[in-house]
Amino acid sequence: MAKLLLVDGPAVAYRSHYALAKWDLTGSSGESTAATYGYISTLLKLLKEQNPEYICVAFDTEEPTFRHEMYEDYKAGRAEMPDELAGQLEQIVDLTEAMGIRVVGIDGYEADDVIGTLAHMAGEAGIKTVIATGDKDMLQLVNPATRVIMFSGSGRGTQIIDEKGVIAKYGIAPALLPDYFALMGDAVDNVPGVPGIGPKTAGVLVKEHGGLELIYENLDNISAKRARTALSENREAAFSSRDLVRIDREVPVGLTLEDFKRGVVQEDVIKTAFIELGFRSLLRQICGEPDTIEVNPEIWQDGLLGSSTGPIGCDRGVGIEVNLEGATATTSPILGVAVCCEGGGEYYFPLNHREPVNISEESFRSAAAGLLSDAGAPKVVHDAKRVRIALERLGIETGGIEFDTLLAGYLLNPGRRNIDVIAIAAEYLGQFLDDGVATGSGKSVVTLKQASERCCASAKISLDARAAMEEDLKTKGLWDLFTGTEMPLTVVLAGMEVRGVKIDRAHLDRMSAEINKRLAGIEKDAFALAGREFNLNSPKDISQLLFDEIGLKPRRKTKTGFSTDTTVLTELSSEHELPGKILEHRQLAKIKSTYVDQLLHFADPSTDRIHANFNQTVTATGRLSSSDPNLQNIPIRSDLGAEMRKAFIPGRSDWMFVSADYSQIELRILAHLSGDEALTEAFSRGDDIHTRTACFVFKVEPEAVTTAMRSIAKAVNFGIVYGMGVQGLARAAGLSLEEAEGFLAEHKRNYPGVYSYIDGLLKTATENGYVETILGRKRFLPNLASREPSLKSAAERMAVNTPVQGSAADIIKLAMLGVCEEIKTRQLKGGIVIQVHDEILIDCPETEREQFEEILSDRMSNAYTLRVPLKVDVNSGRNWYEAH
DNA sequence: TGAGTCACG
DNA sequence: ACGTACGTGACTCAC
Repeated sequence: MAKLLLVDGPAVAYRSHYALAKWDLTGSSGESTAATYGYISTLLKLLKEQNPEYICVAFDTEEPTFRHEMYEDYKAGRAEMPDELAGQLEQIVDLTEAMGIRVVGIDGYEADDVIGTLAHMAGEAGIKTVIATGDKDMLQLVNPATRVIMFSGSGRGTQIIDEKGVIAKYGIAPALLPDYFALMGDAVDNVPGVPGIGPKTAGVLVKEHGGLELIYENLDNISAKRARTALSENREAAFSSRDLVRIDREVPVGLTLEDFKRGVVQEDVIKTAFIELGFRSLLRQICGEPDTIEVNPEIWQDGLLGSSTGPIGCDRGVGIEVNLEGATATTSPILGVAVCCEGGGEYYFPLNHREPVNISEESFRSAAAGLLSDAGAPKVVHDAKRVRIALERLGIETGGIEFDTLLAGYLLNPGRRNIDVIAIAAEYLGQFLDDGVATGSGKSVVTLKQASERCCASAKISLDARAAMEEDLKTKGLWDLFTGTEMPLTVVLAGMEVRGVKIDRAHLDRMSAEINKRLAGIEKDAFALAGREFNLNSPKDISQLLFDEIGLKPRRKTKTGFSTDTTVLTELSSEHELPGKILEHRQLAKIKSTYVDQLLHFADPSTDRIHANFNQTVTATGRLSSSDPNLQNIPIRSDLGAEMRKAFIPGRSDWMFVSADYSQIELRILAHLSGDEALTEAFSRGDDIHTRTACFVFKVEPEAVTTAMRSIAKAVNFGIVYGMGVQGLARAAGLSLEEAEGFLAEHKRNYPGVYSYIDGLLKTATENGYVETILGRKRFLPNLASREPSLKSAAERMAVNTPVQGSAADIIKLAMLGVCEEIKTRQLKGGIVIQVHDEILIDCPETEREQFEEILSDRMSNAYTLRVPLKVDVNSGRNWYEAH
């Protein structure tokens, strides 16, 4: 029997848009392609599974429908279709037609009605129908010849529902569903229904009596009083709701079934479009080549086999994944390791599962260490740093990791969040997988078999995605950055995390006690001043106290109330004693909870070392970030900050810290990028750049520059790097608007090259849709083309700042590689323990101190040749404060 | 989970 | 009229 597939176009498009939005899929010019990708991919899947002779995709049109005429509030209150999705609709329709599929949209009717009509036509012609939709209302069309493929809510799953299925789900025959839904009403479509009647009552009524007519005929026999009253008072609403819900089966489509025969795929059209959109894997699918991820269902046995039949080998690519119980590579239990060989052979080595099936680390090593440590065997992983660290804990120094799909995904779009293997599989392999295919943190409620399958699937995804990602990196000019800097850096970062940095527990304990004492004192004073107790941690409470009760004048508003931040409280402290106490309390509380307690919590109890994360794939500019705990924002500016830094100490009693930081690296980069003469000269001469700028804007000799003048000049200099406006400068430097304007004008006169550079940068950036750093790192800024002024100027500031901040990140990354290279050749024991954007901290034996001072100075200042020198300050000491 | 606040470069 | 520069992470409160 022939088959007709009817696809609810809007439903598929909407669902794809929302399901894939988080993956941030974009085409070659940065436009969102999520909805199109998901739609096409769904369509292909349906074609493959259903293989229908006839097919139609129905869409709504923009005209109001008969339902709107009938009931003006129909679908009122429903949010407009998101712009991103609306912008893809035309393309979706065109691609559908190019795939040889008829698209139908009839003015005055919804896609549902077109589908209802065609299903009806097919039934008359003795043809089976399958309807793909996410709308439960469509279930009314189900009959012996018509089934519905229902997309379930959040997950990727679908269910096929036939008559039995409808009855199982609602206890009601499909034909009576409109009556049932009419009674219930529908908030989404704004179908009124009968107020007070929900799914339960509606179900009982329809089951007992049948349709609306019969229910109203038997109104007197309805025992529940509330339902009876509700029904009799809303008779009209009930019937008109049914008219809204009921799908029209007699739409004048003006076509016959033969018009829906699958047509010829216009391969050239599809090819051009898919390449433009970046749909590589879909292209393969549509040309008839199946593209599936096959996970060996017996993988678990393979694991045992692999461990008992001697070393595994592979003469092609190898995908590796480690299954960690938690998120921390340095400490989370390693549940198992998956190894996937190109061309066949998947192994899962269970090491720490709860089930009594684990193999010993020794057996694992004898089976896998040879292959994993062989630098000649090319490997692909997702998150090389994590895999390196975990395998190192198992006694394996991994060799030959050539490709990291996480890192590749990051470089291809550093603005993007959540680059997990699921996203990689979707984007590069056309595979939509359950959330369960986890890289690191497996959910606890998975069976061993599932865990091993997922881990292997992850290894295989990386392996399979490599070729396409590599091509992308090369096309976008990111290949050198990837292979020359970012991939090697995974080794350096893994080393830092494994080594960790030691803290002085006793020092922190003392600080904690001291701070507690002072907090208690301040609290007492504050309560006395306030005349009552209040929550010193609650901005809301503080606002009420200061502004409502004491009557101080609020300075600024936030979204939810009056601001109580440092600036405000500092101003207020001249009028009342309390704000000062609150400020003091805030500072102490912050230091204690965020730093003192946090560091103690993260320190390994047996070594007193902190193994923080240094994330390589988080920032939009290319910087590293640090977390759990964040070691890049340890206080330094206040006295208490100094105490904090003293808590960071070398790993052994005869070791030292050596620290080196770049002086004014961002402004030097600005000089390099812009080629501005005055700026370049100033740096080449070794001038203090802020003093130099002060000379310009205040028109005085260097000797006459005061501290205040220099600090204003400093704000101006930094402001440029941040893409500042006049207001920004005024605020940052505490100037009036006129003063700020004056300084800015003077700055512009003296550093004209900077401004012409920015002009040119913004022009090309807007044309390209991205900006780049000295190593070719790219950041995409689609909002440069926005019509919304605030979005546009925000994007412009990012465009100005990113090449500067990102190039600094490039340079310090090169420096870290250089330092580690030197460590290796000289076989030194010391190593990098912390990086803070322009600073590298080394922990080393005292005997290596001089060597490291020289290495840092040399490798950092020569990391990259700019048209101005890179100045580096080096210091050493017995703690981080001393070394700074 | 988001907002407010604050630590760093 | 606007609560203001770029890039992060983490705590606390309140919903």
